[in-house]
Amino acid sequence: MLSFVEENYLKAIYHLSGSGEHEVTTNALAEEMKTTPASVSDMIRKLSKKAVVHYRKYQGVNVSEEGKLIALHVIRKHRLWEVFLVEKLGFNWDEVHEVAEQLEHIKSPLLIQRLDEFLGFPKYDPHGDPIPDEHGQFTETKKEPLCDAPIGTTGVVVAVQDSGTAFLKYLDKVGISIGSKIKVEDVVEFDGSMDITIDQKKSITVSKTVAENIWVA
Amino acid sequence: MLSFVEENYLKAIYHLSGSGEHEVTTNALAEEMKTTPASVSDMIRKLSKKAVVHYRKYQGVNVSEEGKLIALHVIRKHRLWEVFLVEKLGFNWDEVHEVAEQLEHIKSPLLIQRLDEFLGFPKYDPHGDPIPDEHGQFTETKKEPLCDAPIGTTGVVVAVQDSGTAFLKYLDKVGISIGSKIKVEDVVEFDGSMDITIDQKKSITVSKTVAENIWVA
DNA sequence: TATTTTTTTTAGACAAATCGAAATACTATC
DNA sequence: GATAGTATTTCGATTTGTCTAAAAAAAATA
Repeated sequence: MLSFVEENYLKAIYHLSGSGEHEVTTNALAEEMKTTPASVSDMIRKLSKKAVVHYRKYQGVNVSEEGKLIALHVIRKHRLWEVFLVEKLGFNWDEVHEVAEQLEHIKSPLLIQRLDEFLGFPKYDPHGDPIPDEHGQFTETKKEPLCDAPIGTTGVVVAVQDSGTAFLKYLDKVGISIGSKIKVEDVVEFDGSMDITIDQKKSITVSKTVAENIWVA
Repeated sequence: MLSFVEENYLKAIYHLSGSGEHEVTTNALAEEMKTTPASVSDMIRKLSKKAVVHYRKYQGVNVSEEGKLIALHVIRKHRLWEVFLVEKLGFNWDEVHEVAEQLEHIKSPLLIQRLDEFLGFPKYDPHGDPIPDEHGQFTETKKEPLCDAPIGTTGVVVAVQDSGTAFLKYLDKVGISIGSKIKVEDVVEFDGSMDITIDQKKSITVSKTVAENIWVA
């Protein structure tokens, strides 16, 4: 049984490794966890002994098969709770992350099974991210960052990259949410900012940074 | 901000002190928390330094005014989550305690406010225990243990003393739940066991121990 | 290739929560 | 009131997760 803290490390490694695709450096992990490289080094040693990560000194770390499943299970819980908070308790999508960070560590398989059922077996969380099933399986829809969409194309917002409060509040302000139809009217070559039309009504300009954090399909 | 563990100690002291009425001994607390008197002694010192308990060496411990409010707040969260688990997720009343023990430590005032609203501001949990409001206030209904009810009287089950799985499973088996009408038909003087009729239908005999754990009004 | 810089690891220390063993205080009994 | 017995506290020691400072390895640069 992993501790609260160990689960968070595992989740961060899974995330930074691109779902287990490549190794993660100690420094990157330290930054993500807001701690020191020394602490990370210690923790990796522990996780390695528990066989939930693969690790060779100085060579970076990645999740093992077992660790990947644990990480996906925590992510499943996190996203189900987010759906609950938004759909049932009326939370705004920018208010759910911190609370879900706590709720995701509750240990009760029955609870998650019943919650999933109560929510109608949702496939995506409020930010458009897929919810893994109890075996860690999920269907990734084809999607691309808005910044890669050529002029003239129209897409539907399916997810956001950054789930931070600031970014989500901005999206609320300009009227973009999951499901919004976005047409790329123009791209400014100088700074990569884009003129877009939202739901065939409102036209605005978004910075390249914003466009990089919106996924469309 | 109190830790998870400190909150549990405070809750146990509040409970064992009869809602703050009298002092609690170190040994009693150690038994309740399933730990050693040495650990309890250490923890009490810590809680005392944080001014959430009143403590004089060798003289027992009790919650302070501030500690009482914190304990009541944790109890509020515990009981609201129990209502959620039973009413919304279809848990049986004997399955909720352990999960609620975890959920009660989630820190988010907004979450509890919204949960309370979502549940329709319930006044009692699935075991009939009152749910304190955000100021620690609750209305205690007049009630007495079934074992004190004289022959011939009829009462309604309003709560249970023991919330353990074994006892609740027994009540399920014999058909007693919150709201059941119970008529005391006879009391066996030898061992205090009682012959009762449930909801004017089923007649059974319950031991004195069982009768002590059922509250009627 | 040698040297500097950066990254990573190790070593020692700390706070939180726990425990067993030993010391101390209270209480009951004679 | 002395003493035996119980309850309580104190004293290290341990585990988990963290940190700073120092050492070691890898990478970059000259």
